[in-house]
Amino acid sequence: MPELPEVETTRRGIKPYVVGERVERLVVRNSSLRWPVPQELAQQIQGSQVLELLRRGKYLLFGFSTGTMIIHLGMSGSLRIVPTGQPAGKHDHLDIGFCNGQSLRYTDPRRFGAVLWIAGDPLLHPLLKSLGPEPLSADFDAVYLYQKSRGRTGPIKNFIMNSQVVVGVGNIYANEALFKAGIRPQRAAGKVSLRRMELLVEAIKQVLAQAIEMGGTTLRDFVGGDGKPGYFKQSLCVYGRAGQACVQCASSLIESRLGQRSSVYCPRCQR
DNA sequence: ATGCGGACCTGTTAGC
DNA sequence: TGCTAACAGGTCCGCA
Repeated sequence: MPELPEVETTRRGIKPYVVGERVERLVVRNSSLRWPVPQELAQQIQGSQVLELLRRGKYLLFGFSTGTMIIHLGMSGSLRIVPTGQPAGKHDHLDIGFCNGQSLRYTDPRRFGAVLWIAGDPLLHPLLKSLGPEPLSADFDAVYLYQKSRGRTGPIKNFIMNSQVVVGVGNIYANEALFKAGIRPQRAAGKVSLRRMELLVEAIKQVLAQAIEMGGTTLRDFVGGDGKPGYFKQSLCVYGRAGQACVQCASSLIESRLGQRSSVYCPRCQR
């Protein structure tokens, strides 16, 4: 589920139920996520109030007065508000129970996600400190991307999916943005012109912003209960459409693999 | 420094 | 219908 728009949608969805609430009890049913859930997390957050809920890349930052709980949803993670005491399913690995009788429940079948704790500035955490700019911020522009890419021989798709270059561009939106920009995924990053980087930056911003907007429409469902998103499906131009007709020129879309991820592109519109 | 492949783990789907 | 293999929204790590 979680690309950046999903994470942002999650943040907006749970924020009203979380910020200002005091943690009564942390329940960890399965600590073995990507990294073990820190032993000290319970004592750090129990009795404390969530002061803010921020996002950096795909990391959610729960600010307490003594530090920050960092949550990453990995490939299959999700967060929901449930009544405290609601029976836990197989993959409901942890609950943060608030004094108001509601709990924030972390679910993650594949357990690629993470729940971490850092005292002090979360942006100094090893996982966060060398992240690239936020894609929707003014820091992320064509000149930056162009300069950063000079000398890079790897595919442009891998380049924009590299979180040290820019955060939050996952496989789906990398494919979509490259299509909108008319750039072939396997083209060497260092060989993309400034002019085309402008198109690419605009495409990334547009595609992410639009997805967040559409995610917003599912907010109510999401917090309310089952929350299976499907919002982006209808507006995808290339992802998941290999062999089908290009929406612009009707050529048959081609699928290839870069790294171990599937890439879909139009052989005519993307060069 | 950069780039690549492997690893983590489970559920769903495609194919025989 | 049932079994097996391939694949899935992420990203860290070790090695060349």
